Amino acid sequence: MTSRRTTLADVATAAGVSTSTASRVLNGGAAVAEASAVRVREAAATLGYRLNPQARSLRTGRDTTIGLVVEDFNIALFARIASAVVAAAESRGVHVVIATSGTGASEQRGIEALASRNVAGLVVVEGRAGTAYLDHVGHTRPTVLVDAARPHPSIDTVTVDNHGGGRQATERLIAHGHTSIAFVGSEPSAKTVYRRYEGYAEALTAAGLPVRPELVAWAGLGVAEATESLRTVVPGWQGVTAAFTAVERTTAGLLVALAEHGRQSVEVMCFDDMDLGAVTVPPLSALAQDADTIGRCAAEMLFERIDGLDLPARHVQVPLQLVDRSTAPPHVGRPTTLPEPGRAADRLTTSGPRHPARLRQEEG
Amino acid sequence: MTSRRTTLADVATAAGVSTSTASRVLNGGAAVAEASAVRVREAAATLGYRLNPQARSLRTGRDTTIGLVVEDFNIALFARIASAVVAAAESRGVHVVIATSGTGASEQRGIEALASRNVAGLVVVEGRAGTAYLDHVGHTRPTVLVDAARPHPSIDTVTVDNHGGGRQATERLIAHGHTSIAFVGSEPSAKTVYRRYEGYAEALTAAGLPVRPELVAWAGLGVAEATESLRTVVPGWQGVTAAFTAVERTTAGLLVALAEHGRQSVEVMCFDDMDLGAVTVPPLSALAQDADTIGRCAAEMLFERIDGLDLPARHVQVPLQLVDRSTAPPHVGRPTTLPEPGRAADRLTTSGPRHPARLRQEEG
DNA sequence: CTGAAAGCGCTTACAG
DNA sequence: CTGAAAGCGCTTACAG
Repeated sequence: MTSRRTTLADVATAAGVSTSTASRVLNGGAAVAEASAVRVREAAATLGYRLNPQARSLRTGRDTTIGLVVEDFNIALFARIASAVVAAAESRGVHVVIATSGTGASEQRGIEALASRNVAGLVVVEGRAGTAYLDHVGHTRPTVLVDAARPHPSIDTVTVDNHGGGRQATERLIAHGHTSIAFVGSEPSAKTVYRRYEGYAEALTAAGLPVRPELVAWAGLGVAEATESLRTVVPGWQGVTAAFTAVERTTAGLLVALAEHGRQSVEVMCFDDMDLGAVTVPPLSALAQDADTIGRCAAEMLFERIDGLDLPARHVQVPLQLVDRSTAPPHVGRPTTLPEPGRAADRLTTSGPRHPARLRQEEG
Repeated sequence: MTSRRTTLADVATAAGVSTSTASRVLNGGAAVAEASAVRVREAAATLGYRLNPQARSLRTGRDTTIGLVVEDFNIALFARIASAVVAAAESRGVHVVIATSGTGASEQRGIEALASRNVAGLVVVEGRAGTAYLDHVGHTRPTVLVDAARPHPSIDTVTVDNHGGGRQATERLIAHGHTSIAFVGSEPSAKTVYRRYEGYAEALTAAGLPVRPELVAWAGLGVAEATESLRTVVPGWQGVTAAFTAVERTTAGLLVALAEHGRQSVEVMCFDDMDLGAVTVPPLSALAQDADTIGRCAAEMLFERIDGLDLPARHVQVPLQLVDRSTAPPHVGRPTTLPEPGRAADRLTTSGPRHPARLRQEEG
């Protein structure tokens, strides 16, 4: 539509030097006479020159763009993580190309979509693909795996303690005097969710309580689907006084089902905090994932790899925050790392112990 | 790390033809002997060839990648729109590069970040930048503006009827017998929100009710900030029996403030639906934006432009859905285009009249 | 129907 | 300190 963009050759001509020299000036590094340098910079400014990253990438074989593979943006946590990754990339002047795999689908397709461009690295949120496949990708270019169920032997990961979180949530409910506690998840094949389930079961067992299969509901991935499923399950939960929802998207459905059966006195604790959790019936206590930190960590670790860091796989575990909105316990103060819960949390929040982010080195 | 990727030259060599011929086969179009074509395709398959989009882009001056500029992914509506845009792009084999501008910031920075690569087109979600600037961008390359406050004279837009929505929400509250209705927004400078405010005011006036400034709260952009602000405002709302929150992120804060002052009987209607809205106190009625349709429309309109459609600016208005969760009105059935509200909506939802998407042609 | 050649915008040894 | 030249992987007139 408008005229051709200005190119390095234009700048060089305007400055009266060769493109080689212009390139050296603009990229820094090699020694250039100050007089030439000044003329080049002036010309670049006047002409509004911006280098063409694709051309550079083609020539050098390196690309500064990174790829971000996300299962589904509609999952609030993933959107928040993506947001943090993009922000971190931008502050480094790096572009982010996105691919999605679709809820519950393997990220393999998304990764392949990005593999055709030579992105500098990959952040992969959600690890459903087979280990063999990830091995391949992880060795092809710098990669960081986020929300993996467990550390990958040879790829950097940013995780959360799903098992410990499940256990902590359940222990809290037990501490509140509950002995009949239901579990709600999406699908047992979702590995992070299954680890939360294991934590739930472990807490029960440790307290001498039975793990009763009829109190464990796998409600599916969709919001509508979960609601439907929980409607039929809740009536069977006769002695139940508390529930742990291990997946954010099932929580609304559980509350609807509870309301329909007049069971609003059930105490509910869920994985992932929601702004509205303070004003639902029942109120929602939560183990909050710090999406900001997760995303920022992932981006930073990736950049270190891109910059050439040559170390065995590193694994960072971002701490969870317990937000207790049950009416029983006293107020203990607002945790500072809580993802913006609104001041409502001031009165309603109890924070669990804080674990500093743990960085383990493994022998790759 | 591993060996060089296979290139078109590799394929050509393996097939015993020139790169010209290989290129013709793989791109279709030009006539090629069937025998050669077969050999090329086989070679490509065997070697796992994938073309390098950057190289093609450099050569042709065209790029299939599109840019997506979003104010902030943490805003649920924007994340859902982005999701739909990405999905539409993927189904066309097109990559999406993302830039964010940060909450409340102009998208100008984000656009500039993408301008250095020659993306085929741009979807810009949120229109804070000056018209002059957008004019420039919109004439440089195909662009679609989403969530603009009003149709842009010369750029394709996908909007929602903010004014009508504000009016409709308020009218519904008036129909329920309310005469003292508060308004909650973020900032008057947020143009879409201001249009909702105008609709609110218009509905009041049309009903012979006064627009009372002390019932209009501009609570700011952040969740925490809004809560804090509403805490101080709500006590002054003595006769108020209903409220319209024009911004999703202010809603949690309003409910917290209402709860703290024992005002849970206030009827609340908000812009943008939330899954938990069915189980809050008070329950949340909503004007739901159909993020899926918005995103898909934007992507499709952009592709039409990229494919060379040469028409004056087009403007699509995606209809809003009224979700009435107040206890008063009878059940009328679930609107089919509602963005997955969960089956909870079955019992709690009343849908307003449906307007088919309107496509207006303007003389750009 | 096919290939040799030029060129997209850049970087980088290589000579000077 | 500087420029001419080659080349990254592709496409596309141009000849044949």
